[in-house]
Amino acid sequence: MTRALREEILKARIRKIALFYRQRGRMPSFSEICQILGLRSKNAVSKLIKKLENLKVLGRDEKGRLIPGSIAFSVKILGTVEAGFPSPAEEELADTISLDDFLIKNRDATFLLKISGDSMSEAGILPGDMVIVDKGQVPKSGDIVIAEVDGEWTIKYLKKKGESITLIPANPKYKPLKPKNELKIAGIVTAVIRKYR
Amino acid sequence: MTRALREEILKARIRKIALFYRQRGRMPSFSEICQILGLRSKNAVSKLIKKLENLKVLGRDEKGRLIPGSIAFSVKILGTVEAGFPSPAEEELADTISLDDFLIKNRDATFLLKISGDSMSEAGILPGDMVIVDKGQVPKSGDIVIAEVDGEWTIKYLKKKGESITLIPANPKYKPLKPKNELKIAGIVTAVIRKYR
DNA sequence: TTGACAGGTGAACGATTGTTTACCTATACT
DNA sequence: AGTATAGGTAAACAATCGTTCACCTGTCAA
Repeated sequence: MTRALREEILKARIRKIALFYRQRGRMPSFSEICQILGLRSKNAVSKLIKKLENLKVLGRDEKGRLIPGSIAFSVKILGTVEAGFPSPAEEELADTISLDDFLIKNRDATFLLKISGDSMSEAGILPGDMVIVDKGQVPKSGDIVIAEVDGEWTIKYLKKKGESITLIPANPKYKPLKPKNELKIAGIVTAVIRKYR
Repeated sequence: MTRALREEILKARIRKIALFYRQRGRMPSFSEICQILGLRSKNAVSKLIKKLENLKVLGRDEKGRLIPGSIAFSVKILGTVEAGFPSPAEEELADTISLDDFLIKNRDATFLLKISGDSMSEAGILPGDMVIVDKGQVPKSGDIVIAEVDGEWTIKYLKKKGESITLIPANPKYKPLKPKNELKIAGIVTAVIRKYR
């Protein structure tokens, strides 16, 4: 009874700290946490922080300064559609993730590209979709790549067979491309994003 | 000549500060910036920061503390595929965005859901894709929604016609659903994410 | 040639940081 | 009944924070 209540209070506090971090882009100081939570002593915060460290809700620098843990990760991950839709009560803070961290490995070598044209529509990449392109990875056979063939940039499946390389569109309306002169691969497509609203 | 050089140095510094922020989840202190950039005086940093504030690269709290500006946004946005692939030289810091901010409006009412089943495959939503669901918005006709019809959770197009509501799958293999008893709409699908690697 | 200025050094400043110690008060558990 | 223990107050602490002042040094334009 009281057990559950205490947990609820703790969660509410984590939410408030997380809100601060999301709004300001930085962790609050100890005295700021005092204000936020309505506490009067920084020692109370100190004890709270130790608990949250163990929970990996937040962490510390090498310099001992507060850094966000699971707080920074924002989107709750739930189950699959057919598996049944979880109720709000089942939601837990642990199963959250940042889309940035989820989709992007190497930030400096990654960018977004908007797709026009339907050459990959059979693969679920529609005109208007955004693709995340990583130019820091070595393309393998079967990857979807952004490539320049004979002076034109396209998005296609890459197929390697020994030394020969073929670019295959997912839409049968178009023909596979065998580059004659030059083939530059700008990067491989690591994810697709489509926004509805 | 020197002009371009100075700009290059400035950009390199911004990159270093941004790197710190991304790695640690917080802005560096003035003395830490000294270390990072190889400066000896905090005053040099102070002047630098003022410049970066004007450039909106970073900003300040109400309490005067550093907060990230365009630094936090991480993914470069480039043009469309057919429009030609921009060269690295054209990349600019201004045209970057955070995927989180791009895809999520209301964090607390948003979550991720993994799709199993091919009922929406014709709409480019394949099995294994993740959808971003917002349960805080009012569904309109034409939206893709996560709904519970007669005890089962599904993802379908929503079609309103006067009072009657129909749920239409994108795959013609399945039939449109007219809910008999109850219809609960968990939320509308605001985006689709597919990860390849 | 001169002056203005951008960029940097070095040191001092009060304010704020997180830590620590001592003490208080309920609740939970033998 | 007695006693840990979790959670909080209050105050003192050195360390670090960001600001500011005086001063130095090249570069560019008049």
